[in-house]
Amino acid sequence: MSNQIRTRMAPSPTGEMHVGSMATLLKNYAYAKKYSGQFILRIEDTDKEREVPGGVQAIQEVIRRYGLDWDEGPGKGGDYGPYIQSERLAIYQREVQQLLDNDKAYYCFCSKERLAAVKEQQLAAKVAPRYDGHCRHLTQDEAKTRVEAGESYVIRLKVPENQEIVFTDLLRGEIRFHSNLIDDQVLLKSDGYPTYHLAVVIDDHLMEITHIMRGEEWISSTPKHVLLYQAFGWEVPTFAHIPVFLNPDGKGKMSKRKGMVSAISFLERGYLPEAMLNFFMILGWAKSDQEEVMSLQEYIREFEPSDLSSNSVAFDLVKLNWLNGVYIRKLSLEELADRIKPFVPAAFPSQKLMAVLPLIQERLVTLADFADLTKFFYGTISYDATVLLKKATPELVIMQLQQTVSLLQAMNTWDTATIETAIRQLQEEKDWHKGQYFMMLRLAVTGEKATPPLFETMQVIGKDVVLERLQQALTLLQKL
RNA sequence: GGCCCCAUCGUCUAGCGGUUAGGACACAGGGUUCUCAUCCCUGUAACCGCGGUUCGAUUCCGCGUGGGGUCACCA
Repeated sequence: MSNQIRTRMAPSPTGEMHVGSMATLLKNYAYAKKYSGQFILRIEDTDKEREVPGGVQAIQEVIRRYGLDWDEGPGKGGDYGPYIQSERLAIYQREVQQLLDNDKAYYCFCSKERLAAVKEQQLAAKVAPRYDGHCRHLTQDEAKTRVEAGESYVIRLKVPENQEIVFTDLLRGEIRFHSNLIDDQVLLKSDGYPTYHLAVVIDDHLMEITHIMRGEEWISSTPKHVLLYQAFGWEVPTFAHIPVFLNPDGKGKMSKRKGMVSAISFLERGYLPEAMLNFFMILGWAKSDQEEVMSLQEYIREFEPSDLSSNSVAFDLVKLNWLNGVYIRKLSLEELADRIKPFVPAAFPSQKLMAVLPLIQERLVTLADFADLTKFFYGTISYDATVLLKKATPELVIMQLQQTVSLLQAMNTWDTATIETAIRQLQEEKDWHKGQYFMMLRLAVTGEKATPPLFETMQVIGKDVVLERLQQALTLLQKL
């Protein structure tokens, strides 16, 4: 149990899980799996103001819907629980007392108003805004008296002066910060809850996390965490800060303002979870043979955090679309039918589903394209009759339609091969222009100029409806 | 603005001192074909700049420039 790789993902239930979080989660998951370690899910719900109802459940659900899972965490248990921070308050209180006793932290009684005023002054003086250390030198006794008198307080980290803080990042090597630039971070809030910085260090240590893979946006808080590990006298784990996703245009961190960023929303828009995961894999990392389409198993086998690229990457939706198409085409008809169910309109005649699917499978970019690609298989169609006259006179088209109607009416069997043979024969006999005739039929039968192959489509639509629509075309033309 | 990170085709990357700088997506052209899509072939396209180090820099170092992150009793 001691030399095992243990990774974790620690989301907050403050809203929908971001795709960036899911991508980070995948890396933590894969790394633990690769070395037969454990991947832990921990809920960081220390901000009770921002917490959304159902948030904890939603996190678990979206992870599962992406086909991933955790070894320890909510609903699973484990030897290091509880895995929800709000249930660990006593632990933080206990540990922070250690810091206080060892003069590594101090009580701070400054009001929010005073803090705001200080910050304002600093900004005006063009100085980096940070806590001015007002309460830093209060004696233990003094602090105790004020606490006992019921004064509101927070506990701050006593950041050492003139010290260089160095830590190693798996992707970037050594990163150094100077302690004089680091704020005396609040560790325990006035409501008794820990801040992220306190809780994350205590929990990662107590849960024996060996590798912390998290977003790059955490680099600047890492020195605070290192200071905390040192203050506690704990071993510092290995860090790997994963580059953030940029907007598809490559400008700025991917944000809600520029489109949907929640992990669940991509599934709801018809992206396959395996395509999403594959996309996360190849953003910022490449397999040794450069192959981009790969399974989770292959990824787990090959992934190595130190091979991750250290620059931010654009969330290229065009490439995602390509990958999603690749995965849709890989699906068996049965699987596709199952997956596409939520996207099938209520009006769609379900008995036709299995016949329609092979005709649209290679045309689907997302599962949500189903409705658009299949609307002419049922219901009524409408189009401008003049499109039927492309490259032909009204007389010719009317004749073509009439003869096609007679031909089809006389058919005893209605299968693709029979329809195709008969229509091709007619076209050749009459020496009609192939492109013109077939396109005209396609429009008359579907109302669309881009459809699956004509004969298969006619077969699925059914003889009665096809004849009806050819008649409708004739009627329209005669009215012109 | 301070601090930190980053820098190869439009995008994601391979490269780890000597290469015709490779691949994928996208794009363009062609083939297959009843349209679209799929599939196949071909092509356009990159080492941010300037100094060093070196016999030799895309590769190592410095500076500049550009991009990104972060500066809460939020995570």
